[in-house]
Amino acid sequence: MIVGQGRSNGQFTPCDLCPLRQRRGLRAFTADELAFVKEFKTDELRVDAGASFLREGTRSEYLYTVLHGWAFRYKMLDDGRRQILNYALPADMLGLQGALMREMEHSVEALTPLTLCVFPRAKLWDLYSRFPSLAFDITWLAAREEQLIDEHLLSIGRRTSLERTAFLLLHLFARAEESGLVKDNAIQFPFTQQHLADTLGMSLVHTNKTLKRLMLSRAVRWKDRVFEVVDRAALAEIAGEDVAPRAPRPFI
Amino acid sequence: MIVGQGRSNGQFTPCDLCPLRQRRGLRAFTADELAFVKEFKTDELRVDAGASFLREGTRSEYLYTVLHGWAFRYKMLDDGRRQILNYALPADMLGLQGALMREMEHSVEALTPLTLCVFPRAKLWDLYSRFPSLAFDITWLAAREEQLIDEHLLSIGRRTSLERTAFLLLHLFARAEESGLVKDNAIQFPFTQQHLADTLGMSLVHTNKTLKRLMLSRAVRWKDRVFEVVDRAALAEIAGEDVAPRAPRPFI
DNA sequence: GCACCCGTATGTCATAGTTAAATGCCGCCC
DNA sequence: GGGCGGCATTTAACTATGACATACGGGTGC
Repeated sequence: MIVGQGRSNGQFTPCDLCPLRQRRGLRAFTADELAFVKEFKTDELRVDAGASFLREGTRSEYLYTVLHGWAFRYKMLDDGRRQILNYALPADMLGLQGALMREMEHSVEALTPLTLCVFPRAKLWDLYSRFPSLAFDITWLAAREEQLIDEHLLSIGRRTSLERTAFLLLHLFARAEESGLVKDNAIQFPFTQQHLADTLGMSLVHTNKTLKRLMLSRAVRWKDRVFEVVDRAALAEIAGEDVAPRAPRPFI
Repeated sequence: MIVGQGRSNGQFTPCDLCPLRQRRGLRAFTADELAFVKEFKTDELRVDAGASFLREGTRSEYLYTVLHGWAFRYKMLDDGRRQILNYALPADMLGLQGALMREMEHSVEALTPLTLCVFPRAKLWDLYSRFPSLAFDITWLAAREEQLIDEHLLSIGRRTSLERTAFLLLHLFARAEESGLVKDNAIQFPFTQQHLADTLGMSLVHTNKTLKRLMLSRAVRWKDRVFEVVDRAALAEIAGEDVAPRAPRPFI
């Protein structure tokens, strides 16, 4: 395996025993589709937290689905300025751009220890030829990612720092909830304030101050690394809108 | 036709006589693909400048390709704050998110008088089943749009206002060049400073001042509504990077 | 136990960016 | 041709945010 600093983890989750299968909200496969996806997946990769396993400017031979853990997509400027584009949670797909195009135009880093299902781009044509439903799902996933980035761009471009901070936390909370990572309205988020800053397009210091203001609102509590949504309506009010429940979605 | 304020324009460009076909850089169709696309296109729509023919929150029954003119995708906040997400030029696809999902999550407005090829979402499954190459192209177009938005988010999040203004103008200029809209390094862009401001995530006034600073750099000239790139290398220097030539791309 | 490192927090000052208001230009109508 | 209205562009005053410097707390390794 030649993918960044990741390595095969010697454990392989068969697709029919995939824990993601049990999740409500994810489209079920037909038997034929499942059989194909089992064949499509050639490996399982474990990546250390902090490792960038997809690099801007490189060619990606694989498509990935997150099985466990969190990752984030990011772009750098020459002088080290970084913009985090989006986070990937279990069931999210990574590397599609690189699989379709000449080279990756963003990088992907593991935020936590990460387990990825590995799909070779060389088999993508097979998938498109034999399973239009899966091809449709891949397009759907790309369109969804675009929607998330559109929303994010609206935040960075037009919301105040407090609004956008509230919105991002609400959004990530909702997605973690969907992934079954939330208990009693609380979660230990794996990202630092610097990650938040780089996602919000703000400086670290200003992010810290904005978080403090948010905490003073009593909508959230963030103590001992545990983030708790105390009053979701109040948080949504600050954000300017709530995050709508997502319709059932595909994954591969 | 029930699409916003647009209307059928009584003129119909057959796909085999499509002017976009003559453009270098766009993938050619096989005879079979062309025959299918002729059938896929059911109408041609002309939209007045300023009309929003796709609205956030509505369901979109169609997919569109821009034949003539410029449009832009945008999202609004409740209080009227607007973020322009991206511009669409000839050969660009619009409405894919709405065609795939329950409803549109952004709106699309014609910047100039616009001519659109109309493709019904109801036939999308047919396309995916019979023409995996076209299905692949649609996914490619979605991924490309995502790339453009990623780049844009990097700009808004991390570049200074001067850098991001330079970058956006360079980017739009390069795309207009690809569309054959540029002559002698000059073009009459159809957008106002307010459009630029809403794209850059800046206020109108700050945009104006930033443009003035850019004009002082002598990299560009903008007089009598004609935008001219005088020194492309200097403009790219201010932007922080040049816009790479695009690989051949599909369109439908 | 101590030192170091990383993440979080705070105060001060500077400046990039916004708001409010003014000016310029163009098109339309009388 | 002149006046008016609307839109685009510009200027001056004010504020949200960035940058710098520093402090504090907790965890890890020696």
